[in-house]
Amino acid sequence: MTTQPVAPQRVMPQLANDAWEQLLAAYGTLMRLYAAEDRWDEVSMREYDVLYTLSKCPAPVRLSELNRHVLLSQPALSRLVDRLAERGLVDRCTDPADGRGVRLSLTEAGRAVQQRVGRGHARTVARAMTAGLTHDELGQLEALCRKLAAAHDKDPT
Amino acid sequence: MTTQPVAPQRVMPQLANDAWEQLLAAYGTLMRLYAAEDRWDEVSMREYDVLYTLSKCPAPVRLSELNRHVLLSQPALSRLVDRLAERGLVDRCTDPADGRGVRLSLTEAGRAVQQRVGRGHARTVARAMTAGLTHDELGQLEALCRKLAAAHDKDPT
DNA sequence: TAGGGATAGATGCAAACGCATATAACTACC
DNA sequence: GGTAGTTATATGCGTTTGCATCTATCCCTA
Repeated sequence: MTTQPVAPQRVMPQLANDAWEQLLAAYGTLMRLYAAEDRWDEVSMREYDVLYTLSKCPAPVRLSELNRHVLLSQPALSRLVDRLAERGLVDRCTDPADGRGVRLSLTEAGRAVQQRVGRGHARTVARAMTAGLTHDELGQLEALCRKLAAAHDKDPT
Repeated sequence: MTTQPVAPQRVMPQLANDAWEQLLAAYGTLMRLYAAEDRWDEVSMREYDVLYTLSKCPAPVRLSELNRHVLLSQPALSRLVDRLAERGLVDRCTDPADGRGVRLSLTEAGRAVQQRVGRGHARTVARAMTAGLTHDELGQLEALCRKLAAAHDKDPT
């Protein structure tokens, strides 16, 4: 008996690595595309990321909480917020309930910048994503990514 | 007549932005997870990325070609390759066919490091991806990401 | 085959990063 | 209620990054 000729089915580990590789490739391709847009004079893409994250927070947030959503080391984020505060885009006040922590929120100017930049950027993102995927596919991609992240963001609430 | 109460169907632009946001979130979550692994003493994650990319190239590649796959500016990649060459992990020789360009390839030591680190990293990736998604879902994710990237990596071959 | 423009990669420099650690404030236990 | 340990953020410092620009080589045309 010879070995059975099996269908070309990848084993899980290989498939998982391939999926990650494609995720990474898509991320890289899109980031380059976004970076190439002539939109980051006022704020860099990372700064915008912070402004955007803050814009979604109904109440002031802690640095550590912000850090959960921004892919930067704690010191790097601390200083990035510094710069944004110096430029009057972010308000940073010490938490009255906990003297160690800070409460971060957008200033009026910060919100204005976020919205102005955000409008254009959102259009670019929409164009880029819809150029490659149909409506249904976008929904699937969103669901898959959400599920993937959720498996690790186990906040024990 | 009042406005029709429609099903809660997101319009394409919003859906596209949501999909991108989740892609970004998944990327961030996984990158953190990988970075947290105790594996990057010999080579940093970015250095590994370069070694891995080179390991997939059957023949020596140009810096500019490598740069297509590594999310770094050209000068940053040039210097990163510098460091890897100085450490004896990458071979860099001027292209005999084009005196401006360089031909990059892994040294024996470089290939060894890539394989050693890669084995462990691949296991981590596999665990992370399969923790959140089933076999079929991994296949879908891969296909969607590939299609998304392909829509922009239009190499006019 | 000489000159003008294009292309590949390297380098100067200031800005931003990560790691380690310092500082300040909270918490818990005795 | 004072001291030990923990947590939230800030700071010192060496490394790495991106932008602008430089150099060297190639290509194309006259």
